[in-house]
Amino acid sequence: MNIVPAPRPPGRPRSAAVDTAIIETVLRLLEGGASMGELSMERIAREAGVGKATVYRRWPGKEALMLDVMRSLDEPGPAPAGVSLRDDLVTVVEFIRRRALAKRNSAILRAVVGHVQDHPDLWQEYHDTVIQGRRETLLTVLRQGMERGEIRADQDVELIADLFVGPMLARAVLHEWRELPEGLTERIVDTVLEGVRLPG
Amino acid sequence: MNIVPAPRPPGRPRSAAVDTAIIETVLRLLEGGASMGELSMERIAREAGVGKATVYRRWPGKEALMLDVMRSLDEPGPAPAGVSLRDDLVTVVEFIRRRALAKRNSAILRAVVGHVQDHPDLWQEYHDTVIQGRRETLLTVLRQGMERGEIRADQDVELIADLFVGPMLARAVLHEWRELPEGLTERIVDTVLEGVRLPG
DNA sequence: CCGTTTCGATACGGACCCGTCTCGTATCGA
DNA sequence: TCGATACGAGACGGGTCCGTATCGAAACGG
Repeated sequence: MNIVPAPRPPGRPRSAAVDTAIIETVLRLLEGGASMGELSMERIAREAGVGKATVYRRWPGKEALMLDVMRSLDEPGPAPAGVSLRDDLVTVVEFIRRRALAKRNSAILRAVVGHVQDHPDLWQEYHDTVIQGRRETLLTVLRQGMERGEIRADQDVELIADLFVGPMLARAVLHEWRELPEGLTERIVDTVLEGVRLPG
Repeated sequence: MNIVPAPRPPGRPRSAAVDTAIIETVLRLLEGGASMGELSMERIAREAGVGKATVYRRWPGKEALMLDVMRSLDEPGPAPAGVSLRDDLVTVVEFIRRRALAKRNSAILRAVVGHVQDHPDLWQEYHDTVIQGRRETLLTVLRQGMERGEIRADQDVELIADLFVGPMLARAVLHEWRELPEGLTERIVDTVLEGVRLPG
């Protein structure tokens, strides 16, 4: 099996604190309203109180650094209890609301969305790291509901998923100044479940 | 009343063709995947085949130029027939779908969304020019439906509006690679109207 | 024809950034 | 103690961009 015992290389080891300091600085700058294009490696190093070479020693360029910034956002998603469909949906959508409320996350979402075109793999990483897992959870919840006959199965599950997350995302991305008040999640979930039409 | 007969100023008049050529160039570049931060006045002038001074003679800076680019997108919104609530909703949402399909519009939406933080008035202009009118139309349709007792009035009309536009926007902005197929509008409208829950 | 302004082109100084490299110092294993 | 590497700081050449200024040519009114 050629097990390599991970021989510590000679010399002074790299400081893990520096890694996190750099990534944290990028997050702070994005949070403060900077767009990705405005972040220069030079400025990142300066604001992190770090030599430029120290940054380039770790990442070959801005794109690679940003990928690690994305990865640092990974966070365990919610685990729906699986008891009530309605409660599971609330759990998932409420998670989105809380994430969007964190300035950090929505700032980065906007930063990434604004650069989808130029850096496709950046979006891919964000998608895989931040979005995909949650969406899978939601799809699972919906499929369970379909199998139990609690929700209609005559529509694409992806479409139904968008019905639940779309409103919250639209508010977060498009009307970011608008509030995402407590209780919004429940209102969205219940209204989508019950429908808007009156049985008149 | 001191009516000034708009005396033509002396000298060579400005070419209107140059105005549109510059704005069109910006749109073309955005459409081609450039983000706002990557558009330099220098590059815009170069690609438009125009002297830099010619650009600065018209706009004091990039922000002002972008504002006029936004304004050039103004387009009469749909006029719902007012006969059927369902058809009116389809009209409004379908208009969003068609706009999002036009690469030009969604590229600019992303470009603007990505720079909300740094240029708030840019977003304001986009909001007023492109979004506001359509949303008013939608809110009017919904209020009509409420008065007629066709849809529930126990929820905020703004929330209900987001239920209809959110899914389409989420697809356009977040999953821009995903298709917005013909018929998607009707499926969204009908499903939101009827609800997702089965009357089991 | 003449004064005025716009046109494309381009030069200018100043600013920032890129990625590499070199300092002197610090921190590790041997 | 010694070799190796990382550290902050910053110099370096080469690039782009900013906003202004200056060309000669062109397009207008008088």
